[in-house]
Amino acid sequence: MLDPVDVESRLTHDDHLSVRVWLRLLSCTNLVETRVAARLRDDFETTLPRFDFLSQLERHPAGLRMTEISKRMMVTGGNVTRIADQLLTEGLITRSVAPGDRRASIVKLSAAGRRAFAEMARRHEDWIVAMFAALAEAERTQLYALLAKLKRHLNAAESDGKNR
Amino acid sequence: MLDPVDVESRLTHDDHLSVRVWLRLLSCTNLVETRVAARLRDDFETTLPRFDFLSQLERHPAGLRMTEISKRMMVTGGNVTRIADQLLTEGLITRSVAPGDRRASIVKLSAAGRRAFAEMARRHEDWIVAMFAALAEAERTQLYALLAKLKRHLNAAESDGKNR
DNA sequence: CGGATTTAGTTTAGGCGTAAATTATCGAAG
DNA sequence: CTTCGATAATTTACGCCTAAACTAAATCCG
Repeated sequence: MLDPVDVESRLTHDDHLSVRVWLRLLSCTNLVETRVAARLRDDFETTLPRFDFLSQLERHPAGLRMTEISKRMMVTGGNVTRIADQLLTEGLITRSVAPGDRRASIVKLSAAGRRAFAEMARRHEDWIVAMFAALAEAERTQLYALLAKLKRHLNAAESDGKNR
Repeated sequence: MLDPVDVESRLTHDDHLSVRVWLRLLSCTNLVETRVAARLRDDFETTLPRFDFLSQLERHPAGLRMTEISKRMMVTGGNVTRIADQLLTEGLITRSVAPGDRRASIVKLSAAGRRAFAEMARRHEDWIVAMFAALAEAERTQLYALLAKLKRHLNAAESDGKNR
């Protein structure tokens, strides 16, 4: 309880630097994610996936198809169906059949959804800014660039016939 | 399907840099985590939490209590109970009552567990090294340092009476 | 000693994640 | 126009995660 022991303790002294970086990346993400989730729950009685879903719609006032949402949220389709059902019940979104394709539906933010999201987004930004305040602007920029490089590589490896 | 659209698309052009960094951090972590999970499943028919559990034990040949494992894995106690049950059934770990405290149990790697883990760890390291190959050694070091700073701050904020 | 509190671990209910099977529709090719 | 493969979405089964309620043992303290 006293020492901050965590997943990084998986390390052995001679582990490769890449493994160390990875575990630290994982720790940081978990820490931030857990805190954001707790606040969304306490302050808004919602969850991260629901917040994420709404924020995707906010970005696209013309609406999105389920498939587009699942790609943007980086989750499989089943989740999107379930979350959409909840948000629909809560009246935060609307759903309509896509013109010209009866298989697809177009999901949009409702007026209530837009209002609810605006408030959450404001608070969310404050939380994130506070959590990243440890880093100076230049450091955040640096981190942003390093992660961009990593991400580009990861996405490239994905496309490349999934080299083993 | 063509453009790599993902959670970062949650962004609005004028979002704060911190939010951008956070979403990119999340993307990267998810990408790596998903790939590692897929390989653990395909090659070893296991999962990330089980792998993590074993690796904690590897680090501590004298054994760990359930509570210690849950702290190190950064998950709540209930999970540890369940995963320990599985690993016990699979014969990869052993459990004994803690000397001097009949509430606690000491979990250790079995010989089979040690063998199984060694093989997985070897492969795991290869995967991670390949995934982080986009970054030069100096860049990995830089990333490691930036994340250290962030992590320190996050853990400090946690201890500090959880400021809202 | 004996009751109150704390701690170790388990259990339960419920959310989110996946993969795989299923249904409905689309679009193309015979 | 009909059949066949691809695509949109849903459903199912199952794993991990949390929070909260619970049991049992340890510890604190009057």
